[in-house]
Amino acid sequence: MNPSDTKPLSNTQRALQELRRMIFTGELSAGSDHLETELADQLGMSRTPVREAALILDRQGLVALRPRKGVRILPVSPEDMSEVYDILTELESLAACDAAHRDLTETDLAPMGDAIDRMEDALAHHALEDWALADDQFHAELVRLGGNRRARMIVGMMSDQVRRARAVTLYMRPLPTRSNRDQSDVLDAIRVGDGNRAASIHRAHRQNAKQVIIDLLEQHRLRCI
Amino acid sequence: MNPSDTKPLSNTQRALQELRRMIFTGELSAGSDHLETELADQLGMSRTPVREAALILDRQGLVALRPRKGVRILPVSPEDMSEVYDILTELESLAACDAAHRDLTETDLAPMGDAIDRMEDALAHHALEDWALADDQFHAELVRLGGNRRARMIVGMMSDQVRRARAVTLYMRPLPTRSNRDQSDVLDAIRVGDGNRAASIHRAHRQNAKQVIIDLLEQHRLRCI
DNA sequence: GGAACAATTAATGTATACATTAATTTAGCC
DNA sequence: GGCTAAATTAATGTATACATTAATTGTTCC
Repeated sequence: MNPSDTKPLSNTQRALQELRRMIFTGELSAGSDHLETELADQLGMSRTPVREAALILDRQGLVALRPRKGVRILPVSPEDMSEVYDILTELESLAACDAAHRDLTETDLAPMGDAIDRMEDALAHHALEDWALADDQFHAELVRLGGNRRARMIVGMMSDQVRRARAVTLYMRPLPTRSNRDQSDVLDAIRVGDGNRAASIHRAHRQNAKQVIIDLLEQHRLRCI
Repeated sequence: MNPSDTKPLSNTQRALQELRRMIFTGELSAGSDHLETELADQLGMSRTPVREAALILDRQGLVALRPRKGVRILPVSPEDMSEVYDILTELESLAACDAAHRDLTETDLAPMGDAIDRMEDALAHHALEDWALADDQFHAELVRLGGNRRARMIVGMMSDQVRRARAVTLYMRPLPTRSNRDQSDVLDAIRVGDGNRAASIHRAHRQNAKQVIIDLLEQHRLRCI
């Protein structure tokens, strides 16, 4: 009845959330195997919802269900990250272009502006985790403004993998100041309706980010997490 | 032991295949609702594998699992088709570009050449279903040659929806002769390693195909199937 | 007669039980 | 002693049973 009285979400959804979280935090480390029964115990539910969640994560490419071996938390190699970034580059650039052509109001654009402000704020205070969260918000807003719901879903899936790689590399790389300028420019281009410019700036931005993270992963022989 | 002795695939996989087929053929028509129990009976298995398959199809956007209403076979509106084609355009163009840069051998390229031959053959005989199958082969080959496994999976998902729209419109539109020339040109560009040309021809091809199919769907007020 | 509330129904969401099968270990034979 | 084969184990894949809950129908009261 009261507004905070959120409807209790299903165990399958909880399992999905929890497993994702455990993968991102490294609580379930890359390359490790886990029996469905064990995970069910840890999450305090039966195998059924855990298995349903695992099936979805399998399709998403975060884990592999291997008969008799359990669910394996897949490592993310530099090659994997390359695939993920290439897809993000294409679909987010499309979104940037679409967003520019949609005659969005300032109200529509406000959350993206907010994300950029938060990124600058975080950078000024060297608060990298905050920066990462704001960066996520920016990318989420971009595909939301693009208006292609399927692209948004796909980008969401791919972003999960970026999040894992970023968790490892966040403190290894130079401050992402260039990143902020790029994203500010993308917002400007969207605001004035210049789709080609928005797309091409964003494309260059993602291609640059891809190179940075892949170099880091390769230098350190890292596979997430 | 003998080569035809294919390992019996799981019921979940069978359910996936069957449900997909039933959706494409219209045996399960767009907008219709179906109880998990009924589907399980029809497929001769229990609810569990049917439900697992339905969860996957739900994620893919082919059906919606609605509590107490059953699984709804989602109609595909012109807007949906627009989303799907935009994603295919981006990811397949990326694949065309990547394929051109990979120094593929003629052996690698043979299946794509074969697909083009089969399309021309089918066109000459006005065998539209054969043409559609060969067209599918061409697109499957394209993303295979691109080498991005995630992109291949996503394109596969999106192609399922195109297949539904095509089933409705196949006999309504002019013979796709232009299509064949485009695809031949894409193969040539890949062969000579001209990534930009391969991508831009394919992009134009998909954008054109999108307009054709969307116009047809709108003219006839169609929602698949 | 209509509206509200209660009881019943029916479908999912979840737990559990069972069957199947790959892996491992042990026993027997060479 | 080592290798092969059988038996056991253990984990998934699947079926089924059960609990939960939304919808529907019937009943009662105004």
